[in-house]
Amino acid sequence: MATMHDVARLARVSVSTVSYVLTGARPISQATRDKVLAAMAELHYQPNAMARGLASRRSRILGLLMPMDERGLGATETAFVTGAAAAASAAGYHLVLSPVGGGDLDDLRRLATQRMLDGVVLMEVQLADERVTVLQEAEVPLVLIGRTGDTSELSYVDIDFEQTVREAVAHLVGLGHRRIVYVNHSAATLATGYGPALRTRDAFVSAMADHGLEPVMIAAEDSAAGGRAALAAAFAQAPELTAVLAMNETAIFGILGELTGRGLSVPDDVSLVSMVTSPQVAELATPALTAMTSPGSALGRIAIEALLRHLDGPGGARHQQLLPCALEIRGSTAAPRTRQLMGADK
Amino acid sequence: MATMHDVARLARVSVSTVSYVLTGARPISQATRDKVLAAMAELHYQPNAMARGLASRRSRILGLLMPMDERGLGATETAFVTGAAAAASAAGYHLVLSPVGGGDLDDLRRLATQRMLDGVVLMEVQLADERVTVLQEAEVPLVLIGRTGDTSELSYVDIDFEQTVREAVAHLVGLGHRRIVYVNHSAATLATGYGPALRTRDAFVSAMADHGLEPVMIAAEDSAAGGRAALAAAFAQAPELTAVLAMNETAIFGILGELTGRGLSVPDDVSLVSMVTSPQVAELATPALTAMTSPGSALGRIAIEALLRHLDGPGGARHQQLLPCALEIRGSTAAPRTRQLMGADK
DNA sequence: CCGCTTCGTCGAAACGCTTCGACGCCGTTT
DNA sequence: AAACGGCGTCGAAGCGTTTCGACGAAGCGG
Repeated sequence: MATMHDVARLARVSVSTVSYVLTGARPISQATRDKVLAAMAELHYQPNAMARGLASRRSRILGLLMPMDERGLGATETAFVTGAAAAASAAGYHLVLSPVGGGDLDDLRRLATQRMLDGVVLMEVQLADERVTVLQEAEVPLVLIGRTGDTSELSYVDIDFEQTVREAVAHLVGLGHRRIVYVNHSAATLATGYGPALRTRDAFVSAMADHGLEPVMIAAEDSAAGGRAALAAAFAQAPELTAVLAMNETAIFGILGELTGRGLSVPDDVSLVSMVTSPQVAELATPALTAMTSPGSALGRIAIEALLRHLDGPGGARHQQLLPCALEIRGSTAAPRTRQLMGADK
Repeated sequence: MATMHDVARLARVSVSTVSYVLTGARPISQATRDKVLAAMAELHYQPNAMARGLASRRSRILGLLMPMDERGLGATETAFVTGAAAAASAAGYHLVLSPVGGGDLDDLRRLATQRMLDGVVLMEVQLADERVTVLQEAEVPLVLIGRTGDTSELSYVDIDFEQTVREAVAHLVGLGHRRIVYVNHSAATLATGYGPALRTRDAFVSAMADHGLEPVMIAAEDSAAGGRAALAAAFAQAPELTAVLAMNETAIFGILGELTGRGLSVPDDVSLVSMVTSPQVAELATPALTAMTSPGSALGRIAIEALLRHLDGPGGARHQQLLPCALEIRGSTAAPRTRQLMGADK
């Protein structure tokens, strides 16, 4: 593998000149530049990332830390990743994903502290997230997807759950629904302080209150069976329900199955809205789900751009931004049957 | 950030001694080792990955290259990744995922050629895959998941599609099915030389032939709508079909929906087997799908282990291995109704 | 009791790059 | 005409490790 030395010799210039051609840190005459570029091409020169990183103290690598649980990446997360990768690539950075689970905090510390990553985007942040602490201690530039409980010090990009829930509820209420059940993630997930679950819960309560309606909420395990159980619980608590709003992308298939099993039709008997869902998943269901589509790739791009700004200007300007999900109406919502509308009107 | 120099000074030994304590490349007395370790702990010393990489010419980083299309990672791929990450971590390597799309071959070349990665696992390999060529030219140790057309030179781990299809067909035939339709990926995907699609196709033909049955195959777009269309096509070609074998994890939801829409019951009217599917996805459907479960995490582990063996012994021993999927019977398969069994028996 | 390994340690030279200070040259300014 | 300032280039000093040759101190057989 050719080194800068070889290039310099072939082009009859000094090593530093070659470096300046590459980095543009100092002006180089056109004639010299051409000689150098020709030499590089001839030797198939490729800079050695390690050496460059050691000398310049920056790796030009950004890390995207995602916990990989067995349920996999949905299309939402994938869009996020591709958006981030594109933005990083455009800025001349590489983006690497690191599947750090919750357990290996030491692994994370090692990664962060070895100066291999110029900066980090952290996904799936919990309200109290130890990983944030570890990374802050390592003094790695950091942008969160999601928020911790105390958001004051950190940069983050997140979904505007308030707004998203409000819009979803407004859609259903606008259709005439009065008795709406919200199916959230599991109680265990709520207990761990999973932000989206908590924020949507609160948002649902307040959105319903705005319409003068009473909120009904059910926690569901992240599985089809969990969805079925949740629907059963929902009918027990609110037998006259006409609409379900589901945060739990996995459970929703169970809900749908159980509904059909009970001989109820979607959307005629019960309307269904899925939150923070990708079009691809929404289309899987029959009927296709009306859903709040998450701004996946925009989220990724914005996060990376914020991170890059951190690297350049250390002038600790935090970037905090919320993006709403867009309502996409498909086949799973409609006006409730008159009988039930009457009941709600009483 | 403390350097080895600081540690050496504090422990009153030379820099090289500190290095030997860390790497174990030469024997060090217990007394000295203790002094050094104490000094490291006191200074919170962490070796600088770049410097280490530069000097030793190995980064201790393995790359997992996965094309990220918009459809996301299924639970299968995720299991694969976590298996690989665990194996790498156990060997003291980091595993990074790089979302290199098909397009950015240059990006890939840069990554490979900059000596940032000690070795690479390549996922979703096509029968003729340019990425393989690029990586071979860069002389990066390489293990494939999947196979190219010419497998002679390379190490790979892949699913044993032959065996998997045979087992799936045997299951259906054992239940009494005679008219079985195979729903593959789209014609476009087949045309790009996507190995799994091609191999399962051939395997299906031969497995059916072994039972003296006639194979019927349909290509379906990777979407629910594609699944619906495929089922319609299937009934057109084989009105008396009693079972569907689907390679297309996305389309299968459409198939299921269309079946229900036609008033047909699964599994009583039509049995459904999903190929290379994770339990999580199989459980989403109603009824839960009988499926061939892929050996996700084992695949990942084996791939990494093979790669590590390449790094140590350059004695170019190729590792080539196929793993079958396991049949997991759930609610979507049953014996065909007698009427149809009779028809097939005629 | 002498020469020979073996063990534990040291110093110094890489590794391939960036970056800083210096310097010569040429066109301006006063 | 002398002083000045930019521009383009060079040389050398790092960056924080690993690794190699060397060397003193033990330990050993003869």
